[in-house]
Amino acid sequence: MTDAAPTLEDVARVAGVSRATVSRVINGIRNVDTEIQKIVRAAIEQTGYAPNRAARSLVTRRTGAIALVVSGAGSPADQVFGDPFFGRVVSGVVDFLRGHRMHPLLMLADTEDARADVIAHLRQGGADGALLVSTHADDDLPARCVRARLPAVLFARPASSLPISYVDLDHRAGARLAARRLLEQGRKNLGTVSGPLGVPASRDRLAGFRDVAGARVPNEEGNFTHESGEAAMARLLAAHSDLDGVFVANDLMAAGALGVLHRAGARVPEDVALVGFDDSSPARSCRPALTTVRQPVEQMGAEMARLLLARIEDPARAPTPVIFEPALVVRGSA
Amino acid sequence: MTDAAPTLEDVARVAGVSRATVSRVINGIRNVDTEIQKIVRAAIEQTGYAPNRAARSLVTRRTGAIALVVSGAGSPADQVFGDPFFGRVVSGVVDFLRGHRMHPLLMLADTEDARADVIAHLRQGGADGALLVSTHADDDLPARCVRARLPAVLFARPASSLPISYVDLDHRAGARLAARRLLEQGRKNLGTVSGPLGVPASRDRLAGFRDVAGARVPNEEGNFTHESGEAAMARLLAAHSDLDGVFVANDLMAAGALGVLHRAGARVPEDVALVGFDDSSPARSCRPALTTVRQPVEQMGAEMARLLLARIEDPARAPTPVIFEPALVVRGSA
DNA sequence: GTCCCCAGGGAGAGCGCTCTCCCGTACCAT
DNA sequence: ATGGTACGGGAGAGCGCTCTCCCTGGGGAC
Repeated sequence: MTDAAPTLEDVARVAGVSRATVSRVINGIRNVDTEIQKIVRAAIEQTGYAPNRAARSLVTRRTGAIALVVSGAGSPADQVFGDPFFGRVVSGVVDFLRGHRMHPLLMLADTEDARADVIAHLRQGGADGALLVSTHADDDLPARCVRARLPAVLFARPASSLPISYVDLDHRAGARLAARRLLEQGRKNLGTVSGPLGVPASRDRLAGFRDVAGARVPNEEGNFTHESGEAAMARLLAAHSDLDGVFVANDLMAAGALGVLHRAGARVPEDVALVGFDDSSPARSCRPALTTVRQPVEQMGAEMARLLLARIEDPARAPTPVIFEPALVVRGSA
Repeated sequence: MTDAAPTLEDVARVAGVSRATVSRVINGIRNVDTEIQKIVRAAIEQTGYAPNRAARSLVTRRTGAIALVVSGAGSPADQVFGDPFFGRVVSGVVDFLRGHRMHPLLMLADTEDARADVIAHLRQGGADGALLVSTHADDDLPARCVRARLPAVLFARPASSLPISYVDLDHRAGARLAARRLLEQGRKNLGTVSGPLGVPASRDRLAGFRDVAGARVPNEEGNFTHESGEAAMARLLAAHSDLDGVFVANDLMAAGALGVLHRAGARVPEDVALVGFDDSSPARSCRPALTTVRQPVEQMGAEMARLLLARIEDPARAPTPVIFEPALVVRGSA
């Protein structure tokens, strides 16, 4: 037994056929005699043959990998991967891809260098396409993908219109659900903590909440982290001590808000009702558990992967947005 | 402008040199005249050339990707990627790899098919090596990697001895820190919630705790999820109502335990002191925040990547275990 | 019997790169 | 002048696969 890995040639020799025939058997194309198929499979078994992926890619121009890119300026790795929201996206993507024998390549695009690296990687055929999850509105990676004609699908509508597929949630409708819940619970003095207002989703959630709760409802801006939720809630409370209902634009911030309310001596939901957004794991583990607006993130991740694969299959495919519907999940906090 | 991507040949023609010279400029090897370098770079710029990764891989036998595998029987995607612990590992790995122009390929190995796929992928040269994070003790993937001579590094010591590098924590020492903290706080009636006892780390933590707290300290077994922490704490409380100090083997379960104690009317830390393990994000966002044993997971992830790259560089390299030291982080719960 | 067709299989041309040879030239010491 | 020795650069052989083209032979239609 030599050290070099067996090649098609070796298998062909053992089976007494040509390289082409072995290739046909492996890829299951054209009509190959059943008897010969058996012989070839036995030869593959015997030699321990494994097709060389690089060689195959070279001719098929497919790698079987797609880039899963977390994009946006300055998002440190620990913050991104620590976010349960991102975990859910990954989960949906992986679940879908595995059924198609493809795998995601994790890339962080938090600096200009890193973004250039992502584009280069795709142009070099390091992946067949990209799934982009932007953390900031001014991210230019989607536009660069479009310009370079690289197959890509976004999570969330791009800030400026772009011929590219994306999945998104009807954030505005979701926020309206939250507002209605608070009003139904008899809350009169409402407030809200929004996400960063540069992000369309944040603006939509704020707008939706105000659609129902009134345009002058006070808001404090956070950035979707636990800490920013605490800070924003503290500011809100300082300015409006009579608050009895708050909508916080994601669960992580809502968990932070919960702590601030508790320390301020306000009981939830008795004194202040709280509604979050996302229905991510912190919502379930909080005390009280959060009433929240569910976003089917896993499904959205899977759909994103589906759209990308379709686009890779047919490059002429027209860009499609897919919008998901939110749902209210009632738990203890409101 | 044609549709086909420019190749080395094209660049060479434009620059008026040979393919080999362009290759040298790109890879920065051997001495190429500065003037010619400039010309070549200009030609690259002009043609918009991007080297084809598959072609390069075919001859270098390197892909620039490594597999990041979450292994073990039946770990649904959402459970794995939702776990903040795994997010920290990923974060450390990504952070280290990016400095080396490598990227992790995310793979889930929760079924026999998926495990076979991982091995096949590696044997086909789809990745240069593997980082294995096992969720179960009886995972056979490490052994299969060793058998196939595939470069691999584990997170956590393998259940049975294997010639393979791994990173781990001194769990026993960590659990001793927890026990000492509880004793120092004057707690007399201790109990503990362990992880699944099939996992070496869980056994070590239990053993370490009992080293200090006494061999007969009651334990209830969980499986590291929030829910299992609730259930285990409830059992513990039912059997030992006089408990005043509890060590829970990870923060996620500790957060669950906290909720159970709260509902049982026990104040933390006044009535019952609680110490967690990991120092993951839930520890900070709990109310009260958890006193816990810190595991430098990001560093461990980075070290794992470092070991793997070293092994890939030098296949003859001897397997090395790297053990990290835990540290007590004091917060509100004990 | 002749013709045609088609299934089954081989030959061989690439895919785009790296890297080993090899050759020419300039520069040093002898 | 002569040998030695770098260094700069070209030629060309693969890396291992897919896929088109072509050849062969057997069977059906006429």
